[in-house]
Amino acid sequence: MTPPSGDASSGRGTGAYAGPAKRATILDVAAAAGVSRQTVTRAMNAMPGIRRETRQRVQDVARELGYTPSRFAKGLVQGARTSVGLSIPDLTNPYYPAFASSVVELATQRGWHVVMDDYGHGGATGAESVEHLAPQVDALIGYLGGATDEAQAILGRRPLVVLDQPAGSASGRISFDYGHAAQAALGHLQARGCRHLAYIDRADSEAGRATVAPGHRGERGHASGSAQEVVTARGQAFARSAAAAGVVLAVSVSPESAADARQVTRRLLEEHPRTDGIVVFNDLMAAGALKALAESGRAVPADCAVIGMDGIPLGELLTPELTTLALDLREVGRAAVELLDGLLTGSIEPGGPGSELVLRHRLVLRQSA
Amino acid sequence: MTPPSGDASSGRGTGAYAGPAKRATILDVAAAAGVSRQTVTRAMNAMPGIRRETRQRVQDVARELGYTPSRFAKGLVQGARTSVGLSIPDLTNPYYPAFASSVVELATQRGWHVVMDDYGHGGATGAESVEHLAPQVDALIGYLGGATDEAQAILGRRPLVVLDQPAGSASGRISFDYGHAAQAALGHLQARGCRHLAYIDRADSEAGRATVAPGHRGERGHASGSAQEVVTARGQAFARSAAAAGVVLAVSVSPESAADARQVTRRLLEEHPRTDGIVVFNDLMAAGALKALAESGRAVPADCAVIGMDGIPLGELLTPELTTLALDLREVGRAAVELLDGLLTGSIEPGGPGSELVLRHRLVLRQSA
DNA sequence: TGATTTTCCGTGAACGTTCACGCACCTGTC
DNA sequence: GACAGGTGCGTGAACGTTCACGGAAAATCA
Repeated sequence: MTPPSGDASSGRGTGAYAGPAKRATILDVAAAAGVSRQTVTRAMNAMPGIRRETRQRVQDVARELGYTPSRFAKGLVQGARTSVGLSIPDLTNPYYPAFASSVVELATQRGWHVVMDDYGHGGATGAESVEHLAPQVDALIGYLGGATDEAQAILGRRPLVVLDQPAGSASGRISFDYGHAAQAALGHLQARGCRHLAYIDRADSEAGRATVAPGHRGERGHASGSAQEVVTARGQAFARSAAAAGVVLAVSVSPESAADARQVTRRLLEEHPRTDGIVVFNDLMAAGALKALAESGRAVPADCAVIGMDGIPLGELLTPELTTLALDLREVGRAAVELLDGLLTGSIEPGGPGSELVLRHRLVLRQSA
Repeated sequence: MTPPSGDASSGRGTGAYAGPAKRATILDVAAAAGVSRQTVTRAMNAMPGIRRETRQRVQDVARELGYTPSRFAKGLVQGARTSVGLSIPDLTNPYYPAFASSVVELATQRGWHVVMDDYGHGGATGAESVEHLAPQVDALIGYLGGATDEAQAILGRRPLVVLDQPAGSASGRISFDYGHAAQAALGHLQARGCRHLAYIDRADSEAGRATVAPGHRGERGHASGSAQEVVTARGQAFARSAAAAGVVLAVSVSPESAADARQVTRRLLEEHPRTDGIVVFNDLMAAGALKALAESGRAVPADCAVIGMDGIPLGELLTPELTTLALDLREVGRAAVELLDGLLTGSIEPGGPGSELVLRHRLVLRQSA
């Protein structure tokens, strides 16, 4: 009968937080209410077999003591509510929030909890993120940037769904058909009459690095950035697709930000002044490219057409509005959650049929091309 | 000595997820390795007092059996690692990701876990979000849209930090000095020579509704939207500030999206063709306003200046680049986490001094005003 | 050799909750 | 007045892990 924290009169009536005093347990409540554990359980969980007034009294005492059932004890005895980790490199990049939002929504619908990590800002890697999340979750969805195998090793038998990664040991995988995307974009530009094409790739980051087979560097064009080769899966697809179509493609490389892409585009236009069609790694970088084009006095799309990639909402707000290879990001989230659901329920075999999904970009024509 | 799942030879070598079979416990591992519980614990947690080869053998067996320590049992005996809930109405709105990213980063630095909920898309309310998160977390940070008291009641004594909400029973609160923001924006427009000002408010949502004292509807100007009154705290501040400065302010109301704001701005310009300075509820809506101004053939800022609010990265990518009342969203996240930290450690008293923080917007001059 | 430390490992207890029972009491029914 | 069937509540056991011990064997030292 010893309330664990200060006396009740010190509170401010409503249940304001009373500091990190020792937590009240179900036994404290039981003692204070003059009942047993089980009755407290019945009162707190809306179970039958308890008199109305007893329930009320117990609830009052519980509130008074600031009692909150231990999620650990509860989980231990009841079996886990599934909680999934969501590992994302940078929420600040507008690509990810739409995806994350979709995952959270659909996970919540299934009664799951989502433990989120945004690992890019602290300079951490995907593997470190998984390491941080692993002890807390039953499964994981993530853009891990090349750490697939390490991540699956950390998770052991727990399902892992990776996005935009080459094949690996992950239980499930969602990837994108960049060949299709490249053909659609380059084809559209050619049909428009563009003859001097360029592609601006994202600079080396962990993501996609594993896709570059050693010794095979892609058919690269002219690197105007810092003379780096094409490193991303997207870049490779564009290089291949251009080569197959007999098109010359100037390739530049930029870190992932609009400001960087702006600079790189500026240099690209100096070195290749006749460029009349540009595809950019993603919409954010495309926004930077548009800026550079405007600065150089070029009209878009009249002098130079621009196609972005991913289809984030930002594109519609730019001037001119951005033509883009759009991905329905909510759909990507849905695919990831449903795949994970299948893996959790056992209806999909890890690494087996149905555990790999390939999604396609859709060319959305707006003003810029 | 009975492995809980299928025989080991059925696995594919590397630890691929083997389906939702009954989980292996520490005892299974101990039996299979021929040691005791405690030795398994020592092996798994890098504790001293175990022979190198024993550790290795136990770890191998653990991997073989797909053993993952129960976070519930662990949490129960070790005392909780704190996990905080993060409740956000809409990750799709570019305002929130930057904030969320900052919260996740700083929480992770402290060894906390972040359980995220994005409650807007399912049509849920802030209170429902808290209800969903509550059993899983030790504290909560959130943009709850008016459900402050209900949320604190659900959480009991656990700390709650609410953002952009009027005073309530929350343990901690972070709010914004909209009076200051309004003066800065209107002052700047006046100094620029703008004489016919307008403010585009966000339409009624739960957020901020509680700030409208019954009977006091703010000195509203001309509502060109659907004749609604000013409902947000921001709107009230602008109305008050305009009245104090003797400025006429046309007020329109729009749902929160760039497309909606575009339509509303179009109507505003029809009804008030001489408008030469507009402040918009947030940057996203301001992007829509810019679109409408361009459509109407007006030059920005020459014919009409525009000021947005919040300072999301989008603003820099628009044409013209958006002048805005910027908030450092990472700073907001930092404030929230530090406040929560203080509440958790007890160095800040809930509702006491230091539990309420007021942040100010800073006028960032770019091209649009 | 015997005493002392060190290394390695095992056993009881505890964390806080729910589940499966079982017991006591009340309300009818024949 | 005994029996059946509820209603309301309490007690042992179990969930899976770590902590605090304690003990045996091995290593070290006098």
